[in-house]
Amino acid sequence: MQEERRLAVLRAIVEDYVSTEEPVGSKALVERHRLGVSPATVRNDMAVLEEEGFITQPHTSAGRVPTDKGYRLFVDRLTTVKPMSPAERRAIATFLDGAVDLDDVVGRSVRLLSQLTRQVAVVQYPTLSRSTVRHVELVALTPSRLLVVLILSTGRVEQRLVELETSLSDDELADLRLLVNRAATGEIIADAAAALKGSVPDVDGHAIAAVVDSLVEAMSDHRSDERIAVGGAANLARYGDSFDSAVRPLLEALEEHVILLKLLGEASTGGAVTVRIGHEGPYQELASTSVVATGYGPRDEALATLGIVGPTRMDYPGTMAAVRAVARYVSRFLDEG
Amino acid sequence: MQEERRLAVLRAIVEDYVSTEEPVGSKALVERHRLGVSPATVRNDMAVLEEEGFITQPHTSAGRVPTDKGYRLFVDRLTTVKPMSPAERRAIATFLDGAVDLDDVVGRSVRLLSQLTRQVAVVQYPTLSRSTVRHVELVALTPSRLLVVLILSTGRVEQRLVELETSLSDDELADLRLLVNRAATGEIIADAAAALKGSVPDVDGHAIAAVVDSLVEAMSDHRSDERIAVGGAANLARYGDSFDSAVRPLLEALEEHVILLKLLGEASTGGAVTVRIGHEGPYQELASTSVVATGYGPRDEALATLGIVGPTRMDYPGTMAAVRAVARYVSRFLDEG
DNA sequence: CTTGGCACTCAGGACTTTCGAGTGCCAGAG
DNA sequence: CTCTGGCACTCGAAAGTCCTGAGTGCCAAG
Repeated sequence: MQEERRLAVLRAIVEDYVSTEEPVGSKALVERHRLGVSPATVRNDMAVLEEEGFITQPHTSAGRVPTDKGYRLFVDRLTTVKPMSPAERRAIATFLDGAVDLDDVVGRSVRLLSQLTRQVAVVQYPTLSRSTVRHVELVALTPSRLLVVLILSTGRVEQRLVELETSLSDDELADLRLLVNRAATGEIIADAAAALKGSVPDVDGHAIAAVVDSLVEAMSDHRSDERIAVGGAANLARYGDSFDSAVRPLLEALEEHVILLKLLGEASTGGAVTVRIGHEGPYQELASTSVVATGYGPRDEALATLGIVGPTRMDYPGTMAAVRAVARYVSRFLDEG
Repeated sequence: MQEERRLAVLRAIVEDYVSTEEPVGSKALVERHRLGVSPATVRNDMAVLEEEGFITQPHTSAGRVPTDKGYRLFVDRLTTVKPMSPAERRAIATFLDGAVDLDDVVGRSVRLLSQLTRQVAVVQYPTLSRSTVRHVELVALTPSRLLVVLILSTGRVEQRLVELETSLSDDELADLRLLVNRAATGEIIADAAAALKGSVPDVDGHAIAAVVDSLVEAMSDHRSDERIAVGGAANLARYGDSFDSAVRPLLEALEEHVILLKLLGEASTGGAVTVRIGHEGPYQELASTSVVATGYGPRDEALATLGIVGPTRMDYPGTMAAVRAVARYVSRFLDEG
């Protein structure tokens, strides 16, 4: 039961520290949270919590600050997800409602998320790998130049230009178009790529091979998988202190989309919101930042990931709620499109 | 002739201030630049320069710092564009050589530019307005859903989804495809839009009107005009001092692409590199930042603009040279594509 | 287990002092 | 008229000093 109070103390410390941005002492704590005990008692609890590594003091004679481990406990056990207010729900809905295409959805999501959380928002474009082929179109720009257009179920359109060694007649082109569509349409792109490769031997001619190659390349091209939208970088300005140590590496990471993808990728399990805190994970430079992310996609398939990056000292319950809410709305939106 | 020396002094002040980041005094000046006169003389010159508003002292008993007006004079009259080193030229060429499509060119340019200048680079995607229509493709996804694909001379591909009230047969579709291509192909998009509208009355049917509308919309849609790539934001971390006053508004501006476009837009005249210094222009928030930009495009048509944004205290000759060089290489690259 | 009391610690703010780079001005030399 | 050396003066930045108060740990008593 003292155990229980100790956790209450930890929760209070996290909450106060997040809102005041200053180390919190025993006296201030009992004043702001009706804990029903005296400062001295709280001090004893604090000593234990410090012993166990959940909090620490910046220096003797200062208040306590949560450690990464403390935040972790807080997130795992002391957090009740606070529901979004009706106003916020409406804001999310109307914000996304006007979206006209996939790019627009992603763009709006990233802005929405950064405004709701006042953090840097990151939204991964829906991944190709799980999406299916809706249609393949071949357009002869000149007799020897072919534009290959790949239209996917997510609404994404990939195009490739193919230079042919031999030219194709309109009839041949129509045949080819029919062939590739028959092989690929409706398939998940991985399967479609395999099916296309399998159908090549049936027909001869370099032209066809070139077209198939470019299609397969477009399907497996990871560049499109890696597309990411970032927004709300201006929120970094609120960091104020600890500038070089925190903001610089973060700015660099934001441009290195590969790193961002890895950060988000850790989170893609299940429908739950994942939180990476501080030093957790391989990037020491980002030791003072946390990532809150979750997967999203139509029919709850996690096609992609979205989330935010911010200082370890952040409002986890609120942020997690916002991330989850946005992911749900975007998923629902993708369901309809 | 003293006039001449005074300008030499101004140049020396600018150069020293840019490299040392500290107010420069008379003594340090004569030591670092063989001016052939004594500190006292330089002091007299400085007094005059200050009188005329080219330099200022942060406080009594400190060295001098160039004003915006001083930088302006420096850029306009005291700068000899220093040519890029062969190594740099090679770096630019190889950096751009691997580009596979338009997006890639823009992405590489923005990275290249930010690395060369160590500033925040901004590259506008080639504008639609001057480009011509290469091909229009109509793809029937279902009998009543049509994908309209617009392929432009710049390599950009715009697509729109059109819901038809009535369904079209394959023959009708082929006719329509022929019709719109005949009207639009090869035209500048503004003309193409007009031509399309003109050809509508000839044919009846809501379907056709819908297709034409979506094409015209795609052509005149400014969203595509406004596309911009930003890179090198991590260089903002070098600002160090004057953080809230300078970096925050800049970060905000970087997300507000509209503002960026206006900033770049001022610069789009002719083939020369344009420089906007500090307070010049309407944005007071960006009073301590400068913009160095120039137009680029195939055959020296300025289809779009690229440049950098940085502190007023920057190496203007070097930056201008880099911007010009990148613009040239990108232009040449677009010529070939 | 909790609480009030108490001595102790120490970062941060306010204040003072010192130091030196840089200035303006003047009188004299070219 | 221009340049130069000399000189007194100014004032911000850095370093040193002092002081305050929030916060602590410990202890003895309830």
